[in-house]
Amino acid sequence: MITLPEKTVERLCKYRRVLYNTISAGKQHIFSHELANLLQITPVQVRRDIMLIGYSGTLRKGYDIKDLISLIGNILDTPEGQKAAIIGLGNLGSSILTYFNGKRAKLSIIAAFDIDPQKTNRVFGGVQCYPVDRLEEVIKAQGIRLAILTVPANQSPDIVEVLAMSGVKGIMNFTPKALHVPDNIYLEEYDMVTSMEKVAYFIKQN
Amino acid sequence: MITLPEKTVERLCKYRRVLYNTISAGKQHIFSHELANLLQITPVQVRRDIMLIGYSGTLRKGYDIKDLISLIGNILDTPEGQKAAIIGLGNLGSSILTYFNGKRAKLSIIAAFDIDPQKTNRVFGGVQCYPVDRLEEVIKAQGIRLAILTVPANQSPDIVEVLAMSGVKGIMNFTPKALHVPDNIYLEEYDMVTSMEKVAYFIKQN
DNA sequence: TTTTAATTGTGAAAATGATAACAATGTGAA
DNA sequence: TTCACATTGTTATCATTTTCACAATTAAAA
Repeated sequence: MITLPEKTVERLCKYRRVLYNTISAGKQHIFSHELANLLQITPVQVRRDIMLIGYSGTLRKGYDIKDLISLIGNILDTPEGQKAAIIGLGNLGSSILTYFNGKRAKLSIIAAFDIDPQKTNRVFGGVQCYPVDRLEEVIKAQGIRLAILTVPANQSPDIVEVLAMSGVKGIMNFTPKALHVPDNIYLEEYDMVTSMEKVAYFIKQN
Repeated sequence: MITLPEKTVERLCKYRRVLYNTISAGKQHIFSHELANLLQITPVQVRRDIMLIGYSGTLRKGYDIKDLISLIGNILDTPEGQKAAIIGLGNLGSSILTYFNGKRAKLSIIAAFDIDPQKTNRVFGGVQCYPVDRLEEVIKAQGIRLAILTVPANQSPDIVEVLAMSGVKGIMNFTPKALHVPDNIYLEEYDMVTSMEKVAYFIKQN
């Protein structure tokens, strides 16, 4: 399968989410403009994304919701599910942990790490917290490939190195420090402060 | 002043952040390639952004850090500072509140809202928590123009309507539901679950 | 049955964003 | 002083993403 554009992947996640709601509401088919309305985007964009994943709707009936959900699942999910670890169980880290787990069937946080001995070797939100010096061991043993970074900024570079060695292939970086990762690791910078400042700028502009 | 590209604005925020660190370390000038290294981007991009904000460096000396910081400040900040409210003081909401406040001088959360009577009329992280039915009143009175949405998804549409009426001009949406906002409101969708799924997809691909 | 109209699928154009390439310039070395 | 070269500023190019425009099709109405 060819790699889809990043923006299309983001929208596929959102399509799936609203399609679940739609099917619970008893619908079986949906038009591109309906799906577009639910997400505040254009119908063309919906059709183009669906074209890119190689699905076809029925003219005048729209897209079969079940088919679409299952196709998006094939694209986004792995059959066994993907395992993630969260590194840093401070205020932000622990609320992300509880907020996230259970939201997606095929993607879950199964290990946590912290340096604070008060936190390690305990269970938070159903997830075991290990000391950071066991990162490599645990990640390898559990086959974790996705890491969520919520440590204080100054600690992140060292941790990235260990993560890379441990076989992690994707990082969500919640720390405000831009990370340097090897080419084979996919990095998503998720910096709230920057996003807030951006919003503030566009408020100022209007 | 012309409106800058969205991506440039994001980078300006990041430039400023690392420039503060650099100046604390005693440097007075910085080259485009140095700034680029700190953010893991290319020197051309740095030069182009700086060109777009109308600043000029000195050949063979680089950019004056203080000037650059202050120019970026002129662009991003308002002199009085911008005021934000957070709506929904659950797990995620409260950790965002404590995480964010103090990070930026000219941008702060000055009011919180919740429906839970256990939380309202108390102070969290230095910020007063009001009942949601006082949204419009408080936002108008305090001149708040930026809202951070961390309520359960089903409640968000109603709240957006009130926010729009109250004069809010920008929304950071942490809820997983795509919002419908009027044209004159800038919306930043900040959905962690979607971002995680995107990372998972690119892990699967490689 | 024929017509109408709604909807899909997609090539082409436009907009946005990133990179390449290089002329201009002035600093420091010789 | 002159020369070499590091660095900026910017134009042109390339890549990605979104939108436009419209042919093709077929379900439902007449």
